[in-house]
Amino acid sequence: MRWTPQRERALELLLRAGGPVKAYDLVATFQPGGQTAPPTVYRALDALVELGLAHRIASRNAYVACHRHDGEAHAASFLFCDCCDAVEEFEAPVGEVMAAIKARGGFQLRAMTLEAHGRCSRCQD
Amino acid sequence: MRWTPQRERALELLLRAGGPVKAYDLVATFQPGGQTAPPTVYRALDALVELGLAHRIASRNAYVACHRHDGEAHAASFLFCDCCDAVEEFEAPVGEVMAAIKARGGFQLRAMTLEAHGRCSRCQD
DNA sequence: ACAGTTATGTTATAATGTATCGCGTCCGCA
DNA sequence: TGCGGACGCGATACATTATAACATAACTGT
Repeated sequence: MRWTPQRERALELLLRAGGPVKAYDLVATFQPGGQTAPPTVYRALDALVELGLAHRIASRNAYVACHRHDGEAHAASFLFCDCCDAVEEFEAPVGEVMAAIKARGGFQLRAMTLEAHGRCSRCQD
Repeated sequence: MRWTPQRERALELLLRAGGPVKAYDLVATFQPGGQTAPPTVYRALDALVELGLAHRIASRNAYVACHRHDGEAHAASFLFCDCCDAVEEFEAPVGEVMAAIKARGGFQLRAMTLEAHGRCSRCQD
């Protein structure tokens, strides 16, 4: 797995956004002057996810830079407000869950995503 | 929220499948003799999810009937094999996680989905 | 009956994601 | 240093997934 300008560019855009970004937003902004084909962006994003530098937020069709830099496998956990579309990352205590998966045997865990949906404090009217 | 033939039909198909089903598979099989427009199916599925009778598996663009019939809010948890595409539902111990969300305050939890990716026992070669 | 809400049908289109093929580039190795 | 294989990128076309918008129908409470 190599480190390339495309991947650096994708990561740069994710970091600058500071939150979830849709693939086609990246497609639009990837090249300052022109158009980039979707496969280019998707490949870069897939690589970042593979490298552990970003997460895919499946329920939003979006990507976000990973805020942890220790390279350790961890659960990406998010709180979604179904009302105002806010997304907040948080550190979920998934020790029990990991233990349960290990205990059931036969499954080699690679990555875990936790998505909690509800209402943020501002939307509880 | 009413109980309607469309929603019953959708749930019936999900239950019969016994596993994740894609929306457009339902579109194809919804009406035995003819064609159903996508919005009809998506609306029925959205309603089932809203009613807690089904879950959406975001990372697979699929839906699955909820196997719990107590109507209690719970975490839908799945193990995905990235190699052979098998999906297994399991009961994740998310007590700690729920507690952590409650402890941080200001977020009213409605539903939680946990997706674990890795390799199933058959694919560890 | 009436008014308001909820559900459905229909058409078209938007948004998201991939297959494929060809070419270039990098890397290890003899 | 030349070769071979793996990896990465560009480009085109296409497949898949999901929704907007609008009109009509059905249910619900009063």
